[in-house]
Amino acid sequence: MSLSEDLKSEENESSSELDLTSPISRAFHVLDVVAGFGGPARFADVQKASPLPKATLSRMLRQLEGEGMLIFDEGSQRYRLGLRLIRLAHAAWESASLVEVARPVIDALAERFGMTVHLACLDAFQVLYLDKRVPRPIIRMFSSPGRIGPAYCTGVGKAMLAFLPDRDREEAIARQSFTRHTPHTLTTPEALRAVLATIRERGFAFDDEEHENTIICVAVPILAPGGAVLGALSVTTTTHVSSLDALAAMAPVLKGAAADIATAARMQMLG
Amino acid sequence: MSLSEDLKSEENESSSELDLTSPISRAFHVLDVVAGFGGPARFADVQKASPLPKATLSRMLRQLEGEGMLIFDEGSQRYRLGLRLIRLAHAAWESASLVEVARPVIDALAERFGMTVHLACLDAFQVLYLDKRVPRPIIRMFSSPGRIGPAYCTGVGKAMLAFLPDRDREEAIARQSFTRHTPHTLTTPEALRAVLATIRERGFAFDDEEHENTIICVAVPILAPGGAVLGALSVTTTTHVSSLDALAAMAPVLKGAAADIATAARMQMLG
DNA sequence: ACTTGCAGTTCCATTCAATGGAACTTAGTT
DNA sequence: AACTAAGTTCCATTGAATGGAACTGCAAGT
Repeated sequence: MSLSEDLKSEENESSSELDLTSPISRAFHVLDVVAGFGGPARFADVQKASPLPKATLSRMLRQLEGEGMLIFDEGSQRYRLGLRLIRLAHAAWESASLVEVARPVIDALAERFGMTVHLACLDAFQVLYLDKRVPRPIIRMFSSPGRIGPAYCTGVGKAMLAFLPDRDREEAIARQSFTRHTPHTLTTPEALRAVLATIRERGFAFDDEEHENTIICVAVPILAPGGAVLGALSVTTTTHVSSLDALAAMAPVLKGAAADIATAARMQMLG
Repeated sequence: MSLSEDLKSEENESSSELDLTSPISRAFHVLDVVAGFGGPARFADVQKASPLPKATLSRMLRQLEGEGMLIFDEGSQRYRLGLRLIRLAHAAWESASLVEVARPVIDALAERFGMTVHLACLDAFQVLYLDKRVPRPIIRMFSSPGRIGPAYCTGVGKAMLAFLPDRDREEAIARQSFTRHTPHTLTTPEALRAVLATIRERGFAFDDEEHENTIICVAVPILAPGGAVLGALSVTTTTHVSSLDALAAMAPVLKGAAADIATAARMQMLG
């Protein structure tokens, strides 16, 4: 814990009067404020931390929400950073010049010494950590987060589609590309609709080599108490080491895990 | 490889005529284009992928660079996503509601089944992966990347400061907060300057419990052939399991690793 | 050496998006 | 019911952003 959690940003913002003339500066400033707040921020929180007038902030926040850079949670009346930012994030991190080339070196060091390895660079006279390797497997990571994938031919995608409200589900189906990736890929809306019905009954989804040969997975949706689709969870393996039957046997555990996450998410909303 | 690398975004952009009226929409659009390009993009690359007129793009790109959202590499005359985005990224990911609460559940599942576990949500009718756990330790991660830390009391920070050009170094020193974190923290510019001189001679830096008690590390700068500071690399441990002497013994290996990274980075620039 | 073409920047008059003070709505409080 | 706080909408004003065109710099072709 201490080894990995000791990196909180502590030093003050370089503060010196930001410009905030152009709308673009203002937009990023607002994002910084929301990000800096740590958790979901109310309008007033943002206002307190920003010199911008109320009217301007109000419009800016809603515009940023429209852009997908912020998410406004109706329930808690709070803004948090949006998914579009995570996508950009991923791309930024991937293209951070050192990250890519340093990866194998960092792996080797971590293994050789059995200790935590950091890669950093300087940004505005502070240390910006770019990568980290710890010897034990613990850990969240960022190789997938930020990536996007097709919904119609992945386990998590189908698990979520299946439990969408009818209206949304049809719109989502209409937006799928139905590109064939493997012989098993579902390539028509009808086929997908049928599979989704099965998933809805069964409560979990498979990916039976639909996206990539030999890759199979079982996935469950994470559903809010009201039934809203929060996300999905999957366990992936290959046909070489396991089978759909074996994966199906895991489904109950996965469902329990999804329920746990939904509960925890609910707690977080209230807390 | 196939299990972790199968997530390239393949489906086309939802394409449908973006608005691009407000400057803010345009700004994010440009970021998306640069991000979508994969690697560093030249002006012409961006122009080809965007309906915006040359003049507008030119200004926009430079403004985004000024904001720190893009980095313009003089050498290759290319734009890539900036470090500010990585900072925001980190905050966005941390605050993605599911990530936090799902973490322990994902850990447990990965361990229990010994298989890859994914957490995803739906974004614009596609799957957006939020987290992933693989049973084996491999892996890049994103718990530190994006975090910022003080330069004057971390190994990587001091390693980089030490090798900055005099002018930059003095400015950087002037910008440090010199907040005391532990009894060992350097709290004056003079003390730091002295230590940096030692580091410059010796070629590597220690963090001798200066940021957090019992945490020690050894760090080396990553220097470009011309001497420019590209970044830094560190190995961290605790006083309970190791010592500065033991860390010092690793310095030559670290230096070699840093040199490898610098070389690889150089290759990448040319290629 | 001269020319042509391409890549990118600067100019500047025009315009429309952004602005912000104030009025207004909504929700919560005494 | 009156009051306070939180947030949104209004609208006349303004200046930031715009983009066509002219300009610069560079590299390849003749």
